[in-house]
Amino acid sequence: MSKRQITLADLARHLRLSPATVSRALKNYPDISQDTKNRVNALAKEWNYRPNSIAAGLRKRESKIIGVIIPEIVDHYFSAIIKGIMEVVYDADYRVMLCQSDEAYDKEKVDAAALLDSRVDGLLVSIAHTTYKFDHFLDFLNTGTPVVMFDKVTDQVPGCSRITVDDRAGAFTAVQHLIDQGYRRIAILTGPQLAYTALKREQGYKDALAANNLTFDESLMVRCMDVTYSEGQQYASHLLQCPNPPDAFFGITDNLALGALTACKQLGVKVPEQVGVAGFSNWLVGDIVEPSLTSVSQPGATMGRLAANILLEEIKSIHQDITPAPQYIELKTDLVVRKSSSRIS
Amino acid sequence: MSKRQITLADLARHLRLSPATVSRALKNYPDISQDTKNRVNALAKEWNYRPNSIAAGLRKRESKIIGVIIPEIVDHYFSAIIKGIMEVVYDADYRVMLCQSDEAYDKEKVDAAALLDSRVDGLLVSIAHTTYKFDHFLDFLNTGTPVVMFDKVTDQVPGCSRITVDDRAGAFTAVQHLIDQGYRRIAILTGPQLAYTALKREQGYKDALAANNLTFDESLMVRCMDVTYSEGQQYASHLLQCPNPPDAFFGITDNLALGALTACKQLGVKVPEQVGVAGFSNWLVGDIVEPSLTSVSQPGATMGRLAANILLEEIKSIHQDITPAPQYIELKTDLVVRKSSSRIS
DNA sequence: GTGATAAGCGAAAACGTTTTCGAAGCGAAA
DNA sequence: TTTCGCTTCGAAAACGTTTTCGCTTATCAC
Repeated sequence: MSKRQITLADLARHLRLSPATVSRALKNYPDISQDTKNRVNALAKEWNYRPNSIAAGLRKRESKIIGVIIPEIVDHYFSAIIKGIMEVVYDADYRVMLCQSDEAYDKEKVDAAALLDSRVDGLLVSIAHTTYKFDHFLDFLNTGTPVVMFDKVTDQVPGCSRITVDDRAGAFTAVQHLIDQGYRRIAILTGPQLAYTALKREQGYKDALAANNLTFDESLMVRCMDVTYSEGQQYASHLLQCPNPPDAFFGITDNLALGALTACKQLGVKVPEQVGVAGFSNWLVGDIVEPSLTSVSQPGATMGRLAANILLEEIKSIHQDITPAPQYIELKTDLVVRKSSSRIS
Repeated sequence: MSKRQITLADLARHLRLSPATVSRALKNYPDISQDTKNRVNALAKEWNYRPNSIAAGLRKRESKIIGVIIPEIVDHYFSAIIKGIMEVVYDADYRVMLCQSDEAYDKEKVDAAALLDSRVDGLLVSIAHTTYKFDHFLDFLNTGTPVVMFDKVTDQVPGCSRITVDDRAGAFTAVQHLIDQGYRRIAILTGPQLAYTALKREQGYKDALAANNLTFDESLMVRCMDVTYSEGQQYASHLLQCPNPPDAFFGITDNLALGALTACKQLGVKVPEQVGVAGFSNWLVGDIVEPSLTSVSQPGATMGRLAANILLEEIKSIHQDITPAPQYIELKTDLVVRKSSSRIS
């Protein structure tokens, strides 16, 4: 049933030309007569010739594919990044091969190997938070395949560009905003210690406290292992019922902040009057929930576009046999102030 | 800089074997001695040999890639579907090449062509709502590449499997539920007329009314062109301030239903006491919002897994030179009842 | 000693391009 | 006439696998 596709040789035979000439005619090479080009193009169109990019890829030693590995696809932020990536990558006539690590090191490793075997021309990756070794990325660089990391990055892979969001500054402004609104005992709902972004947001939190001469209270910092909505709810609820409860919550994720928000509502604590809440990510949800959630917005699509552009640049460099200098870029965040933290009008 | 990867020939040379033998040893063919296999595997591991799947693909005339085209990736439902697809596809040792049509026919067409040129072994597609011609899918079938459509499908492509959600039944049960809860003037916030799913959900709405001897009131049906949250809010707000306002809203999308929910809150209308609200999709948000939103849940990941499994089956069939019989599957939805419609305890 | 069988391996073609090198033809300059 | 240069094209080698076919050699039955 699988009828063979038309090949260059088929066209060549029928036109009494060589495959080489047909190839060059289709690619509009200068040393083919216009007449021949016309004949070739006409027949190619009539027979609906489609070039086999696998064969071309083998010969040219490039696949025109870039690999993308992300921890989780069902996520507003990551899918926005992917969208950004696809925008620029497709304009440059590359395709995207997508993998999802599920935050698991092992999966990430086999995905990377599979992409390498597919001879992708470059890799865009946001690393899983369980990843502790990075050899699988070195394999790319060793074979001249550039790697650009975005969002969840590491400095353990020398020579590889990184593009992140300034998590520390984002957290800082959010907490500073809470302080400006008069909140003083600000709790932080954070994530597992090995998550890079979690640590940076914690740092922003601590820096903001220090900048305002507030002492860091260990008991106001709780680590949520899965960073889920219900975790946020439980821990916030617990904190609120302690003897010396916090008067604000900073969730390093909107999930956690939203959990804190409902915990407040369930306990009859008024937001923002008694307790303020701020999150991180600026989901669509933040605008819908009541009271609406103050949150740090991260530029997902922008990050995706930027990462893709850098990768394409690096691919181009390598084609010209020059090793690209790695770029380290930090994107600014925006604090979107909404009701959950607006005590002062 | 781009150091060449190790090839079969490299291994063969060093082991004084032929590439053929090395290939067979690595693939564990029976007519290679165990001793040779051991030597080959040892060297392959030592030299970190990685098979070039482009070359293999060319020779075997298969890419081990399946193409996926969706209208929009930044969407909870679609990204869940993709996740489901990737689960089964990667277990079967295929990769996923992802495209996004942006709901545009032209983009869909070039994406399809690009995937065909990449010689994907199969195509999974959810068609854009502006697509009115389907020749670009016929190109796949004509070359023996199976196509499976999911969610947004068409019957204009003969021989291609379809897997959808029973939108009509889903809407029916949601509206029936509202009626059971005592609501009588049920408004529907629906989408553009050319959206297939919108029409089917409208039908479910009408059927439910008819089944309960309620007359369909044209004025209670509003078409939202972009199906956004704010559209839902505006139209619901407008309806509520009409002389004979509805006592319930059925949004064919959670976005619209959530908009209706806030419209009610803004106007001081009590939900669910005075007005009931139900949506469609069962986002995570529905559980967080206050009151929580009753919604029809669509099995995104299940649909993805199913579509992928069917496609893989069809690929297998074609390998055995038998044309697979197209399958038409409709998945059931689940009504998740929450507070926004629970008037009767 | 002959023939059959099987185990283990290699030669070479094939997959469909692209690219290097050069050749043929032709007109023009010398 | 030779030489040079230009245009236009072809032969053939790559790219790295897989697969077909067949060749050894050894073993075994007769």
